[in-house]
Amino acid sequence: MAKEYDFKATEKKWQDYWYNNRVFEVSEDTKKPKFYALIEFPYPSGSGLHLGHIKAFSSMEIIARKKRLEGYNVLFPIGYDAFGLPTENYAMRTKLHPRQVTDRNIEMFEKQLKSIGYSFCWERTVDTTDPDFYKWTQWIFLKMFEKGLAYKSHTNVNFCPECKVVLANEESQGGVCDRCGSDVVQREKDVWFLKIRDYAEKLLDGLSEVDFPERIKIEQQNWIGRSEGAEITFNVKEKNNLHSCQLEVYTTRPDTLYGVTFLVVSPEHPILDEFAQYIENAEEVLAYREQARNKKEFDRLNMNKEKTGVVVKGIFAKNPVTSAKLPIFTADYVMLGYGTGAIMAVPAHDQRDWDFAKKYKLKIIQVIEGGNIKEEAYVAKDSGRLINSPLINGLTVKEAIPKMTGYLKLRGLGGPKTDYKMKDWAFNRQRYWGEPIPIINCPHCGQVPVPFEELPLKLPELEDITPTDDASSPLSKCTDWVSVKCPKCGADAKRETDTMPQWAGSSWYFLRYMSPQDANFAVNPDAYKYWGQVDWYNGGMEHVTRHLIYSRFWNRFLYDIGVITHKEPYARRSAQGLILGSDGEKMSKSKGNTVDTAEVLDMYGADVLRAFILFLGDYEKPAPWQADGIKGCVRFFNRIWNLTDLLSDKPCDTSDLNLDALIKKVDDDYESVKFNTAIAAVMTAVNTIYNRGLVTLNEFKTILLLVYPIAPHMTSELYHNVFNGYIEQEMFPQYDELKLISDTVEIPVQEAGKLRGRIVVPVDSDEATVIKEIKRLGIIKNRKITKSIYVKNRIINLITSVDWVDSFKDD
RNA sequence: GCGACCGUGGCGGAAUUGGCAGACGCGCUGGACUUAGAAUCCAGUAUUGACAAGAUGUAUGAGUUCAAGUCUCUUCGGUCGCACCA
Repeated sequence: MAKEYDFKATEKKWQDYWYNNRVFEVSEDTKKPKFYALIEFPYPSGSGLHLGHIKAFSSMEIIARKKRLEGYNVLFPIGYDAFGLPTENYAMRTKLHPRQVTDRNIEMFEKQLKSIGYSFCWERTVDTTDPDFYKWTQWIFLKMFEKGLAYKSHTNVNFCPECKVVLANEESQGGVCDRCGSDVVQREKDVWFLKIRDYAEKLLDGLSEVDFPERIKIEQQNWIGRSEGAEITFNVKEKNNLHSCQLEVYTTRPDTLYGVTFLVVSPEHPILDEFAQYIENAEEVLAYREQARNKKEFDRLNMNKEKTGVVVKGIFAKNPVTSAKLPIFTADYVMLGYGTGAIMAVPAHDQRDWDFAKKYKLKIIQVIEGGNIKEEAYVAKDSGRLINSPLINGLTVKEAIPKMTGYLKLRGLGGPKTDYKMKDWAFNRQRYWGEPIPIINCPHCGQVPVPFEELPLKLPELEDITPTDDASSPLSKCTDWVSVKCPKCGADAKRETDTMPQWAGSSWYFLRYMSPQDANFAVNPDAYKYWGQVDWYNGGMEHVTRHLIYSRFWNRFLYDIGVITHKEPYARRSAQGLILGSDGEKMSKSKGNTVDTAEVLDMYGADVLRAFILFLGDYEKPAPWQADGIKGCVRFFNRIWNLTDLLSDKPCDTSDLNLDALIKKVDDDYESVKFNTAIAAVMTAVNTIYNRGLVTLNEFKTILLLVYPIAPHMTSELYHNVFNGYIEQEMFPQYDELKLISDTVEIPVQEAGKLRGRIVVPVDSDEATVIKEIKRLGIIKNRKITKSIYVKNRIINLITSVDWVDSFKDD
């Protein structure tokens, strides 16, 4: 009987061995193929590693360990996305410096990650809050500024009164703050933006050359939200012709231009200011604007709500094709941020316009055949026919759209226009713990970049880092730091006091891993030439519309300015599903359904924890935690541990276990993120061996190597005990294609689709042989086979009829 | 409202992509070894049936097919994303 497996001692022993001997540290080695496996680096929060981290990291851990056994030079780095609000808030509460908090948390994370046995390249660890790192974050920002992609603009922004920061669109979905859940309010502010919209088309195109799950591509496409339409120019006049100007509207349905009966502009629309002195009910209009501004975004977006609006008296618009006079409304169902902030309303064919027209008793003109516009708007399909539209009568919608757009363009009344839902990226926070934006505001020269040589522009030491109520950055309190001479003209100037948002560092960290210490380049060109693109990136679905888009954007920008040579940062991306509480709900402290990682680790060890998390179910789908189920993995590993008792050099019959098929199954499953079925396959093999009672040395070694990526501690120990070497110096098992097929095959016999029995025949047997065997075994009695469908080596299905002669013969 | 995904035993989940439904694991039942068992091993475990032949069975109802968990349509239920996007 083998000695008890002491997981605590064994795991400690191998972790010490790996980390002290730099087993996973790598350098560029052109003699070996490279493989870059990446996980989303963690935010080093005070609560430490949770099960989700372990699930997220374990997939790439398995791939990294496997690829090394396959002869790849594997870059599998780790780092910390350490700027951010939780650290800052905690620091304020405890009167510690965020630096101290961050360092302490990073230290804790490193210890915890090492206790799981991850094979990270520890010497390449990056920390986004390290000035040597954020020097290059600032450098990239300045490059964007240089190219006109970073600009400051005075606008209405989403503001969280609780966190006291401006939020990006991505962070205020549903009108609530992404982080604290408070209602977001609108505020006017000077805000830095990155022109991600300029990259909308490139970000869409890039999706076709990467291997991402379809759902991720779709989410990104929806987020970018490309729509093809037209911009149409309407003339707007004061009723006595005292003032006029042009108003652009955006529409995807220029074919319905004859059906326009009014225009609607968003309450913030500048045309209301343009005509301010002529608007007869200016007070009412301004009051409405004020009301819309103060409305919580959530209410404004709640579309069950009845539509409201105000007619703008004293001005009207002219339909460019009919010259009809159109009233102008302002209503909050039109958003300033999308299109032109103004629409042409076609109540006959748009439900929102229809609702509005009904409420305010406006004209409804049908221009496409069909539906019943007295009851509801008729949203026509491509094949609908135009009516009441002299220029395009009789055409289908599909034909009418380009014709109308072309007509408008010819007359200078508009033309085709592509629009995107994605807005420019609000790129600043009014908080301390972030990268300072390296810009100097000079009274003479305007915005002047901090010279490259002066980077990193370090965060100044600051006694009080609390944000101010007027929503300006705590850095503004640090007057020594703020006051500076303009690098251009030498005049007294002031530093930008806003910091970058948390997403900045993570937008390019994967490049820094390639040459983390390089003092001259964000990414060293030689290192980049070798490591290049990330081969496989695993992360969460929650980052698909933020981090994943932002980092693709930065990567593409760096490509455009010649810093790097791959358009896309990640060749392949996978996404783990959440681990839910045992009640099937999302884990949360308030629900009390969380699992203490340290406790599980202490009770069962790292190998079991890693294996069980992957065994829970489909890796890419959410799965509830099953506290009892972990025993299955404990037993499985104990059985592997005790296989040494069954080791034998005597020849034994191994025909019950097709080792080549097992290798192929596990290999394929690892590569396609199906860890649960890979583990199940090895479990089956181990069960088979136990039933047999003996295991060959070759089988034993193969099983160790197959399980090694998941359970490296135990398999290292077993390998060392039995083979006297280091398992990581072995090769991953290879399978022989020829041995995947045995000489005989079992074929199910169906009668009209119902299973009647099974026969064993030589591989590739023809139909006659199979039927002969079926008759020999008497599987089909008393019936005559009238038809048979035979799929070679798979199945045979017989259609039969009762045949008395046959039945007598059989008797 | 739009988009994507999903619904399989007591539970988590498998199913070579149209070809033996329920792999593997938990739990449960019985047995073995034990003073003992939360250890370990063996056997059984979808439902129904004389625990025999068989019949039924993948949310629902229809359809395609020699053959449907898998494809098409219907209804119901759930998860996620976007959302007055013009």
